[in-house]
Amino acid sequence: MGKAVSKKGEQPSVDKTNFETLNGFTGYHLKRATNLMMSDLNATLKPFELRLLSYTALVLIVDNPRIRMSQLAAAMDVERPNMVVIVDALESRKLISRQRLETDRRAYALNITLAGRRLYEKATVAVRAHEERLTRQLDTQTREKVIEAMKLIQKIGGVAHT
Amino acid sequence: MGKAVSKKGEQPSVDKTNFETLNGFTGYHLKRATNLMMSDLNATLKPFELRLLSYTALVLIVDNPRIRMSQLAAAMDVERPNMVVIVDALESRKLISRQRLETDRRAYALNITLAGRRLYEKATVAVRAHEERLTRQLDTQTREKVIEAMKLIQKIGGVAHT
DNA sequence: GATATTGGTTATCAATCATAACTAATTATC
DNA sequence: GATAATTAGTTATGATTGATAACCAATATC
Repeated sequence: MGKAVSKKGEQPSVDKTNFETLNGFTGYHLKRATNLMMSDLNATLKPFELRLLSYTALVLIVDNPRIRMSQLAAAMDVERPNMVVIVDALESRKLISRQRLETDRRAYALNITLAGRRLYEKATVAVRAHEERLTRQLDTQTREKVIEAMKLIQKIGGVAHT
Repeated sequence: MGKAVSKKGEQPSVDKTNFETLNGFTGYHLKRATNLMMSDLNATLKPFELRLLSYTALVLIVDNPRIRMSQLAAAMDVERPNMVVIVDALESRKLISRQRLETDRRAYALNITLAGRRLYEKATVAVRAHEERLTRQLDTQTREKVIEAMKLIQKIGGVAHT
C-alpha cells in the first residue's frame, strides 16, 4: 500500500482520491464488490484446479443430469466453442462423462462421474465458506434483499442487445 | 419454486435448467447482475466513444483536478501500462491535458479540458439514466442497502492477494 | 555521490471472449 | 422421399483485455 505522502498537503489529489461521483453509482459498487468476490472465488477454487466457469459447469451438470452441451452453454451464457474447451478439460480429468444420446445422436448427455461428484462436494464446501467469509458482515435479511435486488436487475434486461 | 420435473430422470435437462445450487450463491447473482449492468453501461457510453475505463478516468479527473497518472491507476485498480493507453486516448481527443508538475518533473498533472467537461456532462446524464433504468424496480431504501452491502464486502478484502 | 525508488513509458505475452466455417445428424418442405 | 434448412458439436482463428518485464528520467535515501 503506497500512502503517507502528506508532507505539505498542498495537492489534494496527491493526498486522498475523491470518489464522490463514482460513489453515487450503484453499478460502480456492484462492480467493485463483484470483482473482489470473483477474485476470491477463483483463489478458493484454485486448489481444486477449477475456475469460475469449470466449477459452474460442474454444478450445473450435478443439478441437471444428462444436460446437453448447448443447454449448458446457454445456461452459462458462454459461446459454444468456449464451452467445448471447458467440457473437454473436465472430461479429460474424468470428472464428467460424455454420452451420446440415442434420441439425438448429434448431442451428448453430460453426467457427473464419481470423482467429479467428490470434487464437486469438496469444492462446494470451500465455495460456501468463501461466500460466508465475504458476506459475513451482512445479516441474513440483507443478504436476501441483495439477492432479490440482483434478480430484479436481471429481469429488466437492459437496452443493449446486439 | 415450481419445477417442471415430471417424469422419471428421463430428460429433465432438455426442458428447463435447474439452477438450484447456483441460486444459493450471493456471488452468482452479483456477477450476473453486474455483467448485465456493465454491458448496458458500455452500450450507454458507446455514443460518446467512451468505455467503462475511459469514462471512469474522466470522472476521476473531474473530481480530482491535477491528479497524477499513478494515483489514477491505483484508484481504478488498473496497471500503469494500461493506464497509459487510456490516458493517451483521452488526451489525443483533447478531453484531458497532461501538464508536467514543477514539484516533481517525472509526473503529470491530469486535468479536464473544456471539451472533456462537456463530454463528461453529457455522458454522465446518460449514465444516470442508465442507472435509473436498471435500478428502477428498487426503491430508494433498497438501493441504499445494496450499496452499503457492497461497501461491506469490499471492506473485508478477501483472502486472495498474490 | 552512489544507490534505491518512483512516475511514466514501451514492448510483449497470456488469458479471455467472440466469430467463421465445417461435420454430422436431425427436422422441415415440397 | 429427396432436398433444403436447422441444430449440436467442433476446429481454427482473431480481437480484446489484462498482466509482466524492462527501460528512462527524476526524485529520494543513505
